[in-house]
Amino acid sequence: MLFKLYKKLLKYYGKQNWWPILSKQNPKIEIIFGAILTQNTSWKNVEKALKNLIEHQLLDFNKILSISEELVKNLIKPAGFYNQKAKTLRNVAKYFTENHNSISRESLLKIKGIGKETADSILLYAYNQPYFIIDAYTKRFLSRLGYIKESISYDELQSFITNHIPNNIEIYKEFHALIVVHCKNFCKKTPDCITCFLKVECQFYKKTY
DNA sequence: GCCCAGGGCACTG
DNA sequence: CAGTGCCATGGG
Repeated sequence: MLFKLYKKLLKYYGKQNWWPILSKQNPKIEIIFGAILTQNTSWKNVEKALKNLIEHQLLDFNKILSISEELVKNLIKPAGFYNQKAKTLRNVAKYFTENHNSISRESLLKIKGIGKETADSILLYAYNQPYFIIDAYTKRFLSRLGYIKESISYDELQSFITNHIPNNIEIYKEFHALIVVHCKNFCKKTPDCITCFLKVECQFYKKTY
Protein backbone atom coordinates (compact mmCIF):
# COMPACT_ATOMS: atom_id res chain seq x y z
CA MET A 1 0.00 0.00 0.00
CA LEU A 2 1.34 3.34 -1.11
CA PHE A 3 0.55 5.33 2.01
CA LYS A 4 2.50 2.83 4.09
CA LEU A 5 5.48 3.41 1.83
CA TYR A 6 5.21 7.13 2.53
CA LYS A 7 5.21 6.48 6.26
CA LYS A 8 8.30 4.32 6.00
CA LEU A 9 10.18 7.00 4.08
CA LEU A 10 9.07 9.63 6.60
CA LYS A 11 10.21 7.53 9.50
CA TYR A 12 13.57 6.80 7.88
CA TYR A 13 14.45 10.27 6.60
CA GLY A 14 12.33 12.58 8.76
CA LYS A 15 10.34 15.59 7.63
CA GLN A 16 11.90 17.49 4.72
CA ASN A 17 10.19 20.90 4.81
CA TRP A 18 11.43 21.67 1.35
CA TRP A 19 10.46 25.09 0.11
CA PRO A 20 11.21 27.98 0.48
CA ILE A 21 14.92 27.80 1.21
CA LEU A 22 16.79 31.03 0.72
CA SER A 23 14.50 34.03 0.61
CA LYS A 24 12.41 35.29 3.50
CA GLN A 25 11.09 38.30 1.62
CA ASN A 26 9.88 36.59 -1.55
CA PRO A 27 9.42 32.89 -0.78
CA LYS A 28 6.70 32.42 -3.38
CA ILE A 29 8.79 33.80 -6.21
CA GLU A 30 11.77 31.81 -5.04
CA ILE A 31 9.68 28.66 -5.41
CA ILE A 32 8.40 29.63 -8.84
CA PHE A 33 11.82 30.56 -10.19
CA GLY A 34 13.42 27.58 -8.48
CA ALA A 35 10.93 25.23 -10.11
CA ILE A 36 11.98 26.53 -13.52
CA LEU A 37 15.70 26.62 -12.83
CA THR A 38 15.76 23.05 -11.53
CA GLN A 39 14.44 21.55 -14.77
CA ASN A 40 16.79 18.62 -15.39
CA THR A 41 19.41 20.32 -13.22
CA SER A 42 20.98 19.56 -9.86
CA TRP A 43 19.75 21.69 -6.99
CA LYS A 44 23.31 22.76 -6.10
CA ASN A 45 23.53 24.60 -9.39
CA VAL A 46 20.06 26.04 -8.94
CA GLU A 47 21.04 27.50 -5.57
CA LYS A 48 23.89 29.40 -7.15
CA ALA A 49 21.58 30.88 -9.74
CA LEU A 50 18.98 31.77 -7.12
CA LYS A 51 21.61 33.45 -4.95
CA ASN A 52 22.69 35.56 -7.91
CA LEU A 53 19.10 36.62 -8.49
CA ILE A 54 18.61 37.43 -4.80
CA GLU A 55 21.83 39.47 -4.69
CA HIS A 56 20.49 41.58 -7.52
CA GLN A 57 17.06 41.72 -5.83
CA LEU A 58 15.44 40.03 -8.80
CA LEU A 59 12.94 37.82 -7.00
CA ASP A 60 10.49 40.36 -8.33
CA PHE A 61 8.36 39.96 -11.45
CA ASN A 62 8.45 43.60 -12.48
CA LYS A 63 12.17 43.98 -11.90
CA ILE A 64 13.11 40.91 -13.89
CA LEU A 65 11.02 42.24 -16.76
CA SER A 66 12.71 45.63 -16.56
CA ILE A 67 16.28 44.40 -17.07
CA SER A 68 17.89 42.89 -20.16
CA GLU A 69 17.52 39.22 -20.97
CA GLU A 70 21.31 39.06 -21.29
CA LEU A 71 21.75 39.99 -17.63
CA VAL A 72 19.27 37.33 -16.57
CA LYS A 73 21.15 34.76 -18.63
CA ASN A 74 24.43 35.65 -17.00
CA LEU A 75 23.00 35.47 -13.49
CA ILE A 76 21.34 32.08 -13.95
CA LYS A 77 24.20 30.56 -15.95
CA PRO A 78 25.19 28.08 -13.23
CA ALA A 79 21.79 26.39 -13.56
CA GLY A 80 22.42 25.45 -17.20
CA PHE A 81 20.07 25.73 -20.17
CA TYR A 82 20.24 29.43 -19.44
CA ASN A 83 19.05 30.65 -22.82
CA GLN A 84 15.69 28.92 -22.56
CA LYS A 85 15.35 29.36 -18.81
CA ALA A 86 15.91 33.12 -19.03
CA LYS A 87 13.06 33.31 -21.52
CA THR A 88 10.86 31.12 -19.35
CA LEU A 89 11.50 33.27 -16.28
CA ARG A 90 10.40 36.30 -18.23
CA ASN A 91 7.37 34.51 -19.67
CA VAL A 92 6.32 33.52 -16.17
CA ALA A 93 6.96 36.99 -14.77
CA LYS A 94 4.77 38.46 -17.47
CA TYR A 95 2.06 35.91 -16.75
CA PHE A 96 1.99 36.70 -13.05
CA THR A 97 2.02 40.46 -13.53
CA GLU A 98 -0.97 40.11 -15.86
CA ASN A 99 -2.90 37.48 -13.88
CA HIS A 100 -2.80 38.41 -10.22
CA ASN A 101 -5.70 36.21 -9.20
CA SER A 102 -6.62 33.68 -11.84
CA ILE A 103 -3.75 31.22 -11.58
CA SER A 104 -4.68 27.76 -12.79
CA ARG A 105 -2.88 24.66 -14.00
CA GLU A 106 -4.38 25.09 -17.44
CA SER A 107 -3.14 28.66 -17.77
CA LEU A 108 0.32 27.79 -16.43
CA LEU A 109 0.68 25.06 -19.04
CA LYS A 110 0.14 27.60 -21.81
CA ILE A 111 3.37 29.36 -20.85
CA LYS A 112 6.30 28.33 -23.04
CA GLY A 113 8.83 26.55 -20.84
CA ILE A 114 6.30 25.33 -18.27
CA GLY A 115 5.39 21.67 -18.51
CA LYS A 116 3.32 19.50 -16.21
CA GLU A 117 5.96 18.92 -13.59
CA THR A 118 6.93 22.57 -13.27
CA ALA A 119 3.29 23.64 -13.19
CA ASP A 120 2.47 21.14 -10.46
CA SER A 121 5.56 22.20 -8.48
CA ILE A 122 4.41 25.81 -8.57
CA LEU A 123 0.84 24.91 -7.67
CA LEU A 124 1.79 22.61 -4.80
CA TYR A 125 4.69 24.40 -3.15
CA ALA A 126 3.93 28.05 -3.93
CA TYR A 127 0.12 27.99 -3.95
CA ASN A 128 -0.67 25.04 -1.67
CA GLN A 129 -2.93 23.37 -4.17
CA PRO A 130 -3.27 19.56 -4.19
CA TYR A 131 -1.32 18.59 -7.30
CA PHE A 132 1.08 15.68 -6.83
CA ILE A 133 4.38 16.20 -8.66
CA ILE A 134 5.55 13.45 -10.99
CA ASP A 135 9.23 13.49 -11.89
CA ALA A 136 11.76 11.04 -13.22
CA TYR A 137 12.50 9.92 -9.66
CA THR A 138 8.87 9.16 -8.88
CA LYS A 139 8.46 6.99 -11.93
CA ARG A 140 11.75 5.16 -11.43
CA PHE A 141 11.20 4.59 -7.73
CA LEU A 142 7.66 3.26 -7.97
CA SER A 143 8.33 1.13 -11.05
CA ARG A 144 11.34 -0.49 -9.41
CA LEU A 145 9.36 -1.25 -6.28
CA GLY A 146 6.73 -2.83 -8.51
CA TYR A 147 3.78 -0.49 -8.07
CA ILE A 148 3.61 0.65 -11.69
CA LYS A 149 4.96 0.01 -15.17
CA GLU A 150 7.81 2.16 -16.39
CA SER A 151 5.74 3.14 -19.44
CA ILE A 152 3.02 4.82 -17.37
CA SER A 153 2.09 8.35 -18.41
CA TYR A 154 2.36 11.48 -16.26
CA ASP A 155 -1.40 11.78 -15.81
CA GLU A 156 -1.89 8.10 -15.09
CA LEU A 157 0.81 8.04 -12.44
CA GLN A 158 -0.48 11.24 -10.88
CA SER A 159 -3.98 9.89 -10.45
CA PHE A 160 -2.67 6.53 -9.29
CA ILE A 161 -0.80 8.21 -6.45
CA THR A 162 -3.53 10.64 -5.45
CA ASN A 163 -6.05 7.78 -5.46
CA HIS A 164 -3.97 5.85 -2.94
CA ILE A 165 -2.88 8.49 -0.44
CA PRO A 166 -4.88 11.02 1.63
CA ASN A 167 -5.82 14.26 -0.13
CA ASN A 168 -3.56 16.38 2.05
CA ILE A 169 -1.24 19.18 0.92
CA GLU A 170 1.45 18.48 3.50
CA ILE A 171 1.55 14.80 2.61
CA TYR A 172 1.83 15.68 -1.09
CA LYS A 173 4.76 17.97 -0.34
CA GLU A 174 6.56 15.60 1.97
CA PHE A 175 6.02 12.46 -0.09
CA HIS A 176 7.47 14.06 -3.19
CA ALA A 177 10.44 15.44 -1.26
CA LEU A 178 11.06 12.06 0.38
CA ILE A 179 11.03 10.28 -2.98
CA VAL A 180 13.65 12.70 -4.27
CA VAL A 181 15.84 12.27 -1.21
CA HIS A 182 15.59 8.50 -1.37
CA CYS A 183 16.43 8.44 -5.07
CA LYS A 184 19.44 10.65 -4.52
CA ASN A 185 20.71 8.41 -1.73
CA PHE A 186 19.83 4.92 -2.95
CA CYS A 187 17.49 4.57 -5.93
CA LYS A 188 19.87 6.28 -8.34
CA LYS A 189 20.12 5.51 -12.03
CA THR A 190 22.41 2.70 -11.01
CA PRO A 191 21.01 2.02 -7.56
CA ASP A 192 22.72 1.13 -4.28
CA CYS A 193 20.37 -1.74 -3.51
CA ILE A 194 22.58 -3.54 -1.02
CA THR A 195 22.30 -0.86 1.63
CA CYS A 196 18.73 0.21 0.78
CA PHE A 197 16.25 -0.30 3.60
CA LEU A 198 13.44 -0.98 1.11
CA LYS A 199 15.08 -3.92 -0.67
CA VAL A 200 12.95 -6.48 1.19
CA GLU A 201 9.88 -5.19 -0.64
CA CYS A 202 11.50 -4.16 -3.94
CA GLN A 203 10.77 -6.06 -7.16
CA PHE A 204 13.86 -4.67 -8.85
CA TYR A 205 16.04 -5.97 -6.03
CA LYS A 206 14.43 -9.40 -6.11
CA LYS A 207 14.82 -9.60 -9.86
CA THR A 208 18.46 -8.50 -9.88
CA TYR A 209 19.95 -10.29 -6.89
C1' DG B 1 37.06 12.73 -20.14
C1' DC B 2 32.54 10.65 -18.92
C1' DC B 3 28.09 10.55 -16.53
C1' DC B 4 24.48 12.72 -14.37
C1' DA B 5 21.10 16.15 -12.55
C1' DG B 6 14.04 17.65 -8.92
C1' DG B 7 12.25 18.82 -17.91
C1' DG B 8 10.42 20.86 -21.92
C1' DC B 9 10.12 21.71 -26.74
C1' DA B 10 10.28 20.80 -31.60
C1' DC B 11 10.30 17.54 -34.88
C1' DT B 12 9.57 12.91 -36.85
C1' DG B 13 7.26 8.46 -38.15
C1' DC C 1 0.77 9.14 -29.47
C1' DA C 2 5.80 7.43 -28.72
C1' DG C 3 10.52 8.23 -29.74
C1' DT C 4 14.56 11.32 -30.35
C1' DG C 5 17.81 15.31 -30.38
C1' DC C 6 18.75 19.38 -28.28
C1' DC C 7 19.57 22.66 -24.60
C1' DA C 8 24.47 23.75 -20.68
C1' DT C 9 26.51 24.05 -16.21
C1' DG C 10 29.12 22.05 -12.25
C1' DG C 11 30.10 18.05 -9.23
C1' DG C 12 31.44 13.22 -8.75
